[in-house]
Amino acid sequence: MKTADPELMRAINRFHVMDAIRRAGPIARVEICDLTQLSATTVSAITAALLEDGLVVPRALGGLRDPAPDLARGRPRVLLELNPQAAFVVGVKLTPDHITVSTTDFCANTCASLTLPIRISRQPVSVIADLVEDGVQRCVADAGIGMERVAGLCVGLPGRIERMTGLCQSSPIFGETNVPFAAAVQQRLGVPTVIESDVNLVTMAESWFGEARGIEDFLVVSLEHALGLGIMYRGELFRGANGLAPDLGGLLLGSHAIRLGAVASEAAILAQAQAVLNGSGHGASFRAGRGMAAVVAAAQAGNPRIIAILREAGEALGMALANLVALFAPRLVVLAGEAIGTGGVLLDALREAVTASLPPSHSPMPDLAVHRWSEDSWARGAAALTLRDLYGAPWNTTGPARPR
Amino acid sequence: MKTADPELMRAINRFHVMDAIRRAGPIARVEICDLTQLSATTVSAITAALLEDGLVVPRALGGLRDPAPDLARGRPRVLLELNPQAAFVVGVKLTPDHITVSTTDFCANTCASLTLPIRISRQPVSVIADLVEDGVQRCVADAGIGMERVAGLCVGLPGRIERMTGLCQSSPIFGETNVPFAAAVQQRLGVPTVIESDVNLVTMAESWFGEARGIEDFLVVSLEHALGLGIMYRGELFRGANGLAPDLGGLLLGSHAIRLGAVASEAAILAQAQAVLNGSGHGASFRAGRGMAAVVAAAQAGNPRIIAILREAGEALGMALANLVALFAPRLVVLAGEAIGTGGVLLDALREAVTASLPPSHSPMPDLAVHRWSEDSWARGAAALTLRDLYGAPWNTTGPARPR
DNA sequence: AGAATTTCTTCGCGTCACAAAAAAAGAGCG
DNA sequence: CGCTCTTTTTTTGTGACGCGAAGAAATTCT
Repeated sequence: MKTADPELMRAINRFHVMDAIRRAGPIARVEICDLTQLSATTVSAITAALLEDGLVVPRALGGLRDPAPDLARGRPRVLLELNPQAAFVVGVKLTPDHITVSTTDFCANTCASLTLPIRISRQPVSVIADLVEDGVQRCVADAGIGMERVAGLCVGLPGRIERMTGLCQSSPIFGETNVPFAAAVQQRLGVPTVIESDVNLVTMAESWFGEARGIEDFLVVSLEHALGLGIMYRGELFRGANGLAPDLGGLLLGSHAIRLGAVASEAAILAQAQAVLNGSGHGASFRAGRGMAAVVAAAQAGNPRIIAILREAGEALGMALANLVALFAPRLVVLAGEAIGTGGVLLDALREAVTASLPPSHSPMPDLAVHRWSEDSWARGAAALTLRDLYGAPWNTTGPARPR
Repeated sequence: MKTADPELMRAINRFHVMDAIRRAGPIARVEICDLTQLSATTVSAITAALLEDGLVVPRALGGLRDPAPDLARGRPRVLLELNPQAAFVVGVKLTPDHITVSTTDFCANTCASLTLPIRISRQPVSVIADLVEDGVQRCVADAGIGMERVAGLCVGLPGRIERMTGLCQSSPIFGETNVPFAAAVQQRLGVPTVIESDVNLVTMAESWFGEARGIEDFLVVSLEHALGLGIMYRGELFRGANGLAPDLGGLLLGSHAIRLGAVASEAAILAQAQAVLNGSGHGASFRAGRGMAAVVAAAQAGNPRIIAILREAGEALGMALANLVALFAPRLVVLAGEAIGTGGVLLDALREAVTASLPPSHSPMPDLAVHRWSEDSWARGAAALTLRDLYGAPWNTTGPARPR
């Protein structure tokens, strides 16, 4: 915690006002007072400043006059909302086989988005950075704005990402380690760039737009190519003391020194399933990157060995999740991934394992929500993260390890 | 985060000043400026208020004049320190077979302390509360003060403790569940009372006085009667969203649905060891509660089955710890407990397991410190927790689940 | 004794939040 | 159409705070 001065005071309160406006859509000053517990005077002053800066606009008063019985009298409220044009941010998501880019406005509405289905893994870093540069240039142009209006850029990718330094310690995307990817992109595009663990992006997206809206503590588990875990703890993204996002795949399962990623990641499931399905005509699917669909289909068809594989993965995942739930006591766990999204064996096994594995005293059991994310929900998460910094949350700037 | 007003501003800065004085012992105002980055004016004003309230006293200037070459000139510094007499707090620790009570002054120095070797487990709650009342009365009298000078009381006990509500959801100490123990004690003694998980007490003690002084992120593992885990995360005690301290014993080990507490707690070790050592003349030790000493002795004597038991416990603990280290990335792990404190097999196995189980990319490996706690370090932790609230850390009052 | 030096306090200013009062912008009604 | 009534928003005045600059205090050095 920093020392306090009037400036910090104002920053805190301005953030609260911004946050209230963002969350409560078009909103009158009076309601902001209610929401933030600030006095009318203060709200008036802060909103005046925000209006002046163009971050907020009064909603066109056309045809409101909400005839709620006792609200129709008196001076009409002026509804305020974020000015979508105030700034634009770009979110980029890298996976081993494609790049998704999305440009959003200040309200985190998608203006333009594109996907490049390019197998980038193990390409040289400079090539990947070039591809990102091109994608962003194009996507920004598609959005009909110029690069100079882009206030920030956030790249999400799997692996160990040091947000603070912009270093990618390791990632399935890069052959090398300790890649200063944020710097590489920033240099190319001249836009403030941040890199972030991909799951944190979607965690933020869930928090702002998804199932977890308004929930302060929840977990997100993604069973994508790799296993991902995002933790929202007291309204903040949880990072270890080193500023790194948690790594679900690296967790140990038992006394056998097996890591969860070796059992329950999509890669692990596919590897096992491939052995089973070999020669049964699914080879093409696997090669085309649709292996998971084939696996799910085989399970639905009743293939017992595939079912066993999925069940084992679900159990392992459920067990690990139970430990995390016991630690963090989230109100909600959001799950996604092809093998989960379609329901079925894996999800059932997971549910059972979590239920059975939670310490009996643990209550209440968190909700388990399955949420299929569209490609651009990642990008919206990136937007959210960037916007959050633009608003300037004064205490922890989504913060990693604090300096001092 | 609350909304900010001048009052909060002052509270924050006053806390910083108090904290600086506490940490840096007798300290001059100028140094407080350096430490807190506050202006001389502000420090002067705040310290003046603290002096007026009697929370801080100027150190008797007798015989200082630290002749550091360039410090000997000019107006001499007035060193300030916490006024030990400003308040007193009482810490109580309950274990299944004894009660420890300790009275400390405002500097967290122990004034008096006593231990009642009474087997209290499964006694009715009212009896235990009575015993605590008597112990506190006596201990406060021993300290030479009156009850009215006691500003707070903190009871530490194992189990699931809801600090916020003062409810003890479950504990090996009580037969019942959901015991409103804080209220019971407070009613008897008329002193603001808080209950807390015992490990959190010692975690706080480590943070203020022990190995972990000045470290913002560390873990504490206690292998006492039960397994305990305390987590300091970014300078705050980590609690799940429900406000409960983490529970190491409840963590699952592997796909076998075995909980760590069933393998690596002192109770589990003793149970297994008893079967091995049965009839070898250790019966008396076990009955006298010195079982662990006997086990350690047997291991040192080379008993292979005992060694195997300890090794297994150490490995299991190490594995679980590795997961926690991967999550929280602490700089330090403090271990204690009879079986650990004496070094030997268990500790070796634990060390190896942690080292081997950490994801290879995890760096740096945290220090593993073994720290044998005296009985009253628990009580000092209780004092620290209470004092922290007295100082009034304004943002998170050691805080559990936030209202809203 | 006076100069130099370092520490601490006082003074004046700008910023902030806030309560009270005033102004604004309609709706209802005769 | 003018008047009152109601609710929202802005303006005004007050008190608290932190801060830089200047001043007062308490020493040592010369």
